[in-house]
Amino acid sequence: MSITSDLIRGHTETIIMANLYNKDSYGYEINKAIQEASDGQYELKEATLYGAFRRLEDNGYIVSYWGDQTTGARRRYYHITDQGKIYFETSCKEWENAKKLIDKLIGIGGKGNE
Amino acid sequence: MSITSDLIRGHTETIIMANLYNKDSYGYEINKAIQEASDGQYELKEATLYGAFRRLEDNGYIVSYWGDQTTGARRRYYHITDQGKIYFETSCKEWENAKKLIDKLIGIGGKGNE
DNA sequence: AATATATACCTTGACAGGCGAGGTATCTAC
DNA sequence: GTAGATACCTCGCCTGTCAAGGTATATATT
Repeated sequence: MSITSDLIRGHTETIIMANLYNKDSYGYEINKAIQEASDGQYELKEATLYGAFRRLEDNGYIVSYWGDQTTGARRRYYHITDQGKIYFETSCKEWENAKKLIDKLIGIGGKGNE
Repeated sequence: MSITSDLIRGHTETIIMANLYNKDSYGYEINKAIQEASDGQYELKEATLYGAFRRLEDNGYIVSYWGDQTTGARRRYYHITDQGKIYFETSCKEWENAKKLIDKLIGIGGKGNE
């Protein structure tokens, strides 16, 4: 875990939504996917993850249902709504914008541009 | 103000440090510089700004002194320390790393890469 | 039979950063 | 005399994160 969560804060929901865009998934699986994609650099803490699900569902961006596992632990699956897709796409644009802005603001007086 | 502060959270200190890297400055001036650089998209709230100064000074990354204005409102100037320069440079590297990671995580299942 | 590990979910309480709202003081322009 | 710009500061709330705790099922080990 080498990324401080303050740098990811604000992207948690977007990252989750990315995992739900093309297929339904569940908490444990999403978190594993994030860990793998980041080569172990980052993982969501469970309390953070489930808190985010709660917010996303309250806002109508996802809906949930119980999987019909006949064996193993039960899974709560999440499905992205149309509103959720729009929210994700908007978030992506905001990220592109924020990225440029932060780059610029950090470059303001940075090393070697006196 | 079109950038939500959650996307900037975690970068506040780095942005301030960028403004202090090459010259001493003071709160009001730094905030104006940020507003201009972002074309009005972003500004630090005063409570946020002064809170960050406090943390940075407590951690030894900056030192402060009163300017000797003979006219106008008094200014508290901040000066970056050697430790502060290292902190800034480290933060920049972390940002480069986080940027790549977030790009990857948001791209996981995003639109059109089934 | 007991223990450990992996899967899978959930909640509570504390903490830290950001911010709204309030305050003080100086100077300029109308 | 009062409005606006400059310039600083603080209190208390809100929100997202996290450590720590809990529940339950299945498999592998001892």
